[in-house]
Amino acid sequence: MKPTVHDIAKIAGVSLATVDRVLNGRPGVRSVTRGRVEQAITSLGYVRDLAAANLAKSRTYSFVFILPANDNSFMIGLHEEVRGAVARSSSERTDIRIVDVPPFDAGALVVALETVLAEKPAGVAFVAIDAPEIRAAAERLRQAGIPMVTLVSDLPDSSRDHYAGIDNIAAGRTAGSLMGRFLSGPFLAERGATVAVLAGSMLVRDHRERLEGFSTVIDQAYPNVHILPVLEGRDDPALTETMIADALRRNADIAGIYSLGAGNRGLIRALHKVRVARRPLVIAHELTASTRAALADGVIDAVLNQDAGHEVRSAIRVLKAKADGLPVLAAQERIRIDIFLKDNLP
Amino acid sequence: MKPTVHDIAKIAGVSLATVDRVLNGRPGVRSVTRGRVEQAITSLGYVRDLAAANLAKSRTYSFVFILPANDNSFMIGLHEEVRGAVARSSSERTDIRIVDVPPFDAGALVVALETVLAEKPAGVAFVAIDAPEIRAAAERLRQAGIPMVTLVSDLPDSSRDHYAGIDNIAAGRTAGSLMGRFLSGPFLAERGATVAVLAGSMLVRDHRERLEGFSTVIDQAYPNVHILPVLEGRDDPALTETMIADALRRNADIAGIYSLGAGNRGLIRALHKVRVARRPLVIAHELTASTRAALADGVIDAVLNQDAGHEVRSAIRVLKAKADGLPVLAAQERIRIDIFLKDNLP
DNA sequence: CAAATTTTGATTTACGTACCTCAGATTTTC
DNA sequence: GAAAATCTGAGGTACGTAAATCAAAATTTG
Repeated sequence: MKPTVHDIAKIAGVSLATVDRVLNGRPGVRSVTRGRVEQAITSLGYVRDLAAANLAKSRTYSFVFILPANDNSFMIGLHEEVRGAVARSSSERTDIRIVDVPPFDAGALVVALETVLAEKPAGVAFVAIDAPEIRAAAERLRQAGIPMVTLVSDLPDSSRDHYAGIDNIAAGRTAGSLMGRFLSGPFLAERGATVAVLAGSMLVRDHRERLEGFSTVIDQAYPNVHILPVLEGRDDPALTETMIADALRRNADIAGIYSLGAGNRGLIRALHKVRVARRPLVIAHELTASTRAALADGVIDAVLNQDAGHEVRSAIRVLKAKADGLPVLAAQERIRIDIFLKDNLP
Repeated sequence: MKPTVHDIAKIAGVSLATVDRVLNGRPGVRSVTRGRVEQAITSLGYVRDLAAANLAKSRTYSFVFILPANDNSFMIGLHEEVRGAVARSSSERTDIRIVDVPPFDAGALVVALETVLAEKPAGVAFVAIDAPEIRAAAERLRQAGIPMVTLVSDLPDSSRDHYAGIDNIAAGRTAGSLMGRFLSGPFLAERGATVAVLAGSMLVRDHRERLEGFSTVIDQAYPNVHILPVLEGRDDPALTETMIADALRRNADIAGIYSLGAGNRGLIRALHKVRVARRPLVIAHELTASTRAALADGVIDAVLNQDAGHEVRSAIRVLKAKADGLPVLAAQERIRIDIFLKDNLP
C-alpha cells in the first residue's frame, strides 16, 4: 500500500496538522520536529497523491497562450489546436485563455506579457520574438514565479523554462542534406546546380536558423551547389508568387528551391505555371492542405513538418509539471522534425 | 462551476443514491425516474470527475504487457520503456506487469494470453503474431471485456481495440522512395541499378508489409531499379554478416541495400569491410546505438525509426481510455515514422 | 514570574465520487 | 386487501489531501 500522510504522522509521532505544515512549507514548526517529519517522509518513500491534492484544493491550472494573429495555415492550425485544448479543459483541470497579438511585433508582445503577469496565471506559453525587451519581460515573469514555455519559436538564454518546438538548425541541415542528395544526379552531375531559398523574414529567429543549417550542410557536403541570395516573401502568398516567378525567369538554371517559411500557397501557384519537365526540386516547411496537395501532385518533393498539436499538448504537460514542481520526461517532450514524402503522408 | 452529482439530484428532484444508481447502471430505479435523472444529466452537461471517482474507488489500472524476449536492440529498448512506465506506476495509478514470451512463437503467445485472461486485468498490450490462433485468443479476451492494444506489430481484422505502432506499408514505401531518389544519379543513370533487401523473416507481418511497400514504389516509380531476392537473416548478427558479405561478393553491382528488419549489427560489420568508394547506399530500420553510429559515419544513409517510448506511452493512454470508455485522441496516438539522416539525429 | 508569543495537537470540514445500509414508500402479485 | 417485491430517500463512510479552528503546551520576553 502506498504510504499516506496518516502514516507519516504515525511514524513521526506528530499530528496530521504538523505533517501538513511541513509538506506545504507552512510556518509554525520547530526545526527538530520538521526534521523528524522529513525523516519519516523519506524513510516511507512518501509521494503526495496529486489527484487527491488537486481535488482537495479544487484546483484548476490557469494557463495563458499568447499567439500571433498570423493568417498563414500553420498559425491558424496552431490556434485550432489550442482551442482544442480549451475544449478539453474541463476534464484536464485546465483553464486556458488565448491572447492574440499582432505578428512580428515585439512591443505588442511585451504588453501582452505584462498584462498576463498582472493576473498571475499558473503558466504562460508564447511564440517568442528574439529581442532584448522580450527577454526582460520574461525575466519579470520568472521573478514572479510564473512558469513559461516558448512555443514554435524559442528565446534562448532567457528565463523560459522550456521550449516546445523543433530544432530549427537541425531542420535546416536536414533540408540541406535532402536537397543535396536529391539533386545529385539528374541536375548536379559535375557542372553544379543553383538553389534558391525563400524565407518569410530574416528577422525571425527560426528562419535565420533554418537558413544557417541549410547553408552549412550545402557548403560542407555539396560544394558545387550554389545558393542564391535569400528571397524574403514576408509569408505573403501574392508577393511570394511574383518573387518566385521572377527568380525562375531570371535564373533559368534554378534546380532547387528551399522554402523555409510559411505561406507556401504563392510558391505553389508559381510552380504550377512552370513546365513539368523544367520544375525545380522543392523542399518546403509545414504540412498544410496546400503543401499536402502539392506533395501528392509531385510539385513539392519533401515537406518538413512540426506537429502543432504535439507542441500544444507538450506545452500544457510541461506547464503543469512546472507548476507542480515535477520533472518533465525529456524524451516525451522532444518535438520531432517530421519528414514527409508523398509516400508517408498520414 | 462544473455541475456535480449534487446538482443532478437537486434538478431531478431525487436523492444522491438514485443519481448514483443511474450513473453507475445499478438496478433499482424505475424507468420514469431514470429518465428524469438522465434528462438532468444531459441538461446540465454533467461529466463525471474521473480523478475524484478513481480516488473514491482507490482504483489502479492493472495492465499486462506481453513482450517477446528478443535480444535485438529494438526489443531491448522496448522492454526498457515498459520498465520505465512501471517505475512511474505509482504516480499514474497504473500497475503494469511484464510477461516475457519466446519470440516468433504463436503457441507461447496464446498460452500467455490465456493466462492473462484468467487474471482479468484492466487491459493488455502485446506484440502480435499474425496467426489465426492469436486472433481466436484475442476474441476470447474481447468477450471477457478486456481492452487490448497491439504493440509494434499489428493484428488486423481482429478484436483488438487499437494498434500502437507504425504503418509498415508506408514505411516500406518511404524507404523505396528514398532509395529511388538517392540512387538516381551517382549509380542509376540510364543503365539501372541493383538493390538487395535484408529481412528478419518473411513470416513476420511487419517485414512482409515493409517489403510490399518498398517493392510497390520501386516497381512503379523506379522501373530500372532491380530488386534481388530477399535475404532472410533471422535478425541474427552473425548470419546477417555472412549473408551480406556473400551477396556483395556475388553481385559486384549492388548499389543499395534496404534492411527492413532488426539486428543491423551484422550488416554494419559487413559494410565496414567494403572499400569506401564501393559502399552501397543503405537504408535501415530502428535507431539504435549501432545504427546511430553507422549513420554518423556515413555507412548507413538513412534510418527509419519508430519511437518505442512513444509507443509504450500511447498504449497506456489508450488502454486507460478504453478501460474508462473514453474516446482516444487519434492525432495524438498516431505513431509516426521518423526519418533520420545524419543531420537530424536527436 | 507573569504575560506574550510561538509551536503543536486534535478535530473538523471540504473536494467529488463510490458504495453501503436501512427504513419508508410505492407498486405488483395473489 | 394483505403480503411480497420493488423502488426510493436519507444518511453515512471512504478515498488522500488541504486548510481552517481552537485549545493546550512549550518557549521567549519584559
